[in-house]
Amino acid sequence: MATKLDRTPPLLRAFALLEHVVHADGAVSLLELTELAGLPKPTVYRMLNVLEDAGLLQREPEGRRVTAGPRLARFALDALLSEAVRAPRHAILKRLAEEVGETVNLTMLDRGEVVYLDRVETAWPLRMTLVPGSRVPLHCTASGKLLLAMLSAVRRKRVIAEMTFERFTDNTIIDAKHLERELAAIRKAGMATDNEEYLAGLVCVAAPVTAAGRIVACVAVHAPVARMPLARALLHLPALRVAATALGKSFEN
Amino acid sequence: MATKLDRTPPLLRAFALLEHVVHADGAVSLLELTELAGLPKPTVYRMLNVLEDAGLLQREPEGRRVTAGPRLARFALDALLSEAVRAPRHAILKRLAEEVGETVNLTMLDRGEVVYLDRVETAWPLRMTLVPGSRVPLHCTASGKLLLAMLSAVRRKRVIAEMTFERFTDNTIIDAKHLERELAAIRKAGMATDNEEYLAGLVCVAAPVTAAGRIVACVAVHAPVARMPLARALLHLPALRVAATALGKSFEN
DNA sequence: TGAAATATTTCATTTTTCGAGATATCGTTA
DNA sequence: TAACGATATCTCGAAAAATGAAATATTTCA
Repeated sequence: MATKLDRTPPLLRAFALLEHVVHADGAVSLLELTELAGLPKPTVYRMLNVLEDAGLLQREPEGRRVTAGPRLARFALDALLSEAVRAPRHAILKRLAEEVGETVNLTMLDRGEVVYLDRVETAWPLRMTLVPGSRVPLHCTASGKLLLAMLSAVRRKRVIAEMTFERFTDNTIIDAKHLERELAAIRKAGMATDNEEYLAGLVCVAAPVTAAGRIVACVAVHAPVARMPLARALLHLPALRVAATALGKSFEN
Repeated sequence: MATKLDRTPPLLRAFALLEHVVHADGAVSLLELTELAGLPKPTVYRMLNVLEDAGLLQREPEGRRVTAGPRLARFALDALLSEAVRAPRHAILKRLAEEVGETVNLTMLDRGEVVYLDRVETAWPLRMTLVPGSRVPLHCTASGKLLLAMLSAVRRKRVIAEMTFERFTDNTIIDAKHLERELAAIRKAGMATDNEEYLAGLVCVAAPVTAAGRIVACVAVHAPVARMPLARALLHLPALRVAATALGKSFEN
């Protein structure tokens, strides 16, 4: 968890510092934070003062180390409560993961990339190892191709025009023409696969999530090809579709 | 709580935006945020993108509105579990534990499970399988059933629809119909019990913690049935309620 | 008392933000 | 399908803020 803040956008540096403080569970000294953050002492020093003035951090009685402040506590409570709204969605994924016995995830299209909304891993049920905000390319993932296929022709053209077809494996689709053909097939099938196109040895099957008549997201299962060859993965399609329907409902209202 | 960010140090603006997002009920649009924050549109726009790239915020699939993201959820839990944030509540719990002479704990709902924020044991040193942060199911615990009972009908239905009723003991409730009946009774009573439904030989009584008019958490006492039969456990309800009130206030401040 | 560790201040430089206005896009209605 | 209003996104020069090396002050502890 030694996230250096060097490369963090300045806007987020203050927040990242807070993350370090709460993650440390207990009081932290300026020097420790300096090290954790990988920033020069005066920089951290100034930030701490600002955060303290704002009530986000508190100094320990002895004055040296800092801990979470009242405003931070309040914020955390609000955040957790607001997150609870999403519990049903997560539960749907969890049940799907149990049923198919493999990792499942929920994705959407955002600014020309696939972004992970949520994910449930079966191997490690209680910990979400989803790298926060992780994004994957469109052209080499089941979700990406499916989301792309379901766009209107106009938008699809626009997105494809902006794409760079980076090659990840031997199976990666690396030109627009080939991709268009694939997308047509996907539209016809109403689902998409990733046959080791992004990571060698990993296959994936994705089904569309519809809300209010539009494809808004995508639910997918993936696994090592050794454990789940594509043919077997396809058998999970019915379960995926059931979950997709439930998820779609959860997005309406 | 409509803090204008005009006068906020730039370092904290991003954080203040996050505060607005989690404090709002549900997803927020760019325009709403612009208004809440009192900042020009392009400014908020840029900040949202940075926050989203960082995984702190997420776009809602249907539109362009924004809610808390996975990294923020994780941060919130870390914060609530951090020493300094727990302290004020911990004192209240400790007093309660001394009064009733049994183990007490404070829980919240997170991702469709009960998560322990804190616990105080009187009889035995902290030899716990249930440290703060650990999770237990909803359908077989006093806290879980209480938190579930207090959800809005819509959300409750959704959560229940996706639940898997794992059986832990002979008394575990294992079907939705039965659970619904129990939840109705719980709502009427304003409290819930666990009559050896999770661990054989262990009973529990839970009362709701209300802050700013909503149920935010749950305080409970539990003990071996041999030492404290359910009838006796119920006698602790008044003490639980007093503690619950104090806890609620401590969340508001 | 002195030395080591830690905290704070200074200040010229660099980076980042700022925000008005222009433009693009979306969803809807004629 | 066309056109409209609402909303989102981009552009760019000016202004503000953060930066961090080095110097200085304070605390801690032997």
